[in-house]
Amino acid sequence: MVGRGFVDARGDAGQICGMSIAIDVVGGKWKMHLMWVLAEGPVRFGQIRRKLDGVSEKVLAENLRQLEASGVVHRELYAEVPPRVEYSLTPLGVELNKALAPLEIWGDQNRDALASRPGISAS
Amino acid sequence: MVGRGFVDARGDAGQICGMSIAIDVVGGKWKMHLMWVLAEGPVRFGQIRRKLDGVSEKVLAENLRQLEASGVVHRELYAEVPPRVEYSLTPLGVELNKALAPLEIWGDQNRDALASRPGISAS
DNA sequence: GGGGCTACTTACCAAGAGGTTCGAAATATG
DNA sequence: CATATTTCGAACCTCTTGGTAAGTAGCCCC
Repeated sequence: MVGRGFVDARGDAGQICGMSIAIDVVGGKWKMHLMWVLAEGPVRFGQIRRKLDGVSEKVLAENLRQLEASGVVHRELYAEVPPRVEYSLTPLGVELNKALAPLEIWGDQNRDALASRPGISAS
Repeated sequence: MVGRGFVDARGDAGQICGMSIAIDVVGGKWKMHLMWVLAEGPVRFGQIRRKLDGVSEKVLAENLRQLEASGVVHRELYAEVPPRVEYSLTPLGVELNKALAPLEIWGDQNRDALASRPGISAS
């Protein structure tokens, strides 16, 4: 997990930065994108996998479980055959998504300025 | 870097998610905190290191260079002995920080709800 | 009976992010 | 002369993250 180990990062007030917590939740390669896909409503595992071209099933399942454990994603298992699982955002997840939006907008607006920079995949 | 490899993550519109770009810039263990520290004004290397208790000098220098390469941080070297280097935010960096704020607030507001969750360091 | 469907799980592997240690470079101080 | 200061660069190691490939579990269809 990306945000792990931020334990000692404190601001001037002496309390742990809220950012650390956010990164603990959505840090990693796919979690933010996952939140974005989930925002559209209940989605099935296979649907997500097709939307996020490039994720391996292992990592997708892992990340979904972690988001569920963090309380931002709800997992609903239907005991059918073949099995069906639907993922959706919890109220907390919806709030998180709202907080994520400005970052999305910033990246979008400065896409051109950043595209030429090294290490940025804005092709 | 955390956000690397988001190349194939596209939304319904078919364009690359602005989030990918943002993560390319501030992904990683320390970059977001770095931005937070830099927000207070020009800071010297040693000052940052003392604020972010736990960073190794190598990683701090690395991250600062990467933020500089991304255009969100300005690095001013004074040719003195011993050398003095001051870091500050560029206008782009200031904008990024604004976009980062809601995430910080979200983490802060839901600190208690998230503290009990596994893998979250909100002690 | 073989193959497909879904949503995983397990084992293994590679890449890279981060940490540790050492040293450079020039000057001031004891 | 030895030491301290400050900001790193280089070498080396470790641990985590993510990717690959295979297998699992029932039921359906041909």
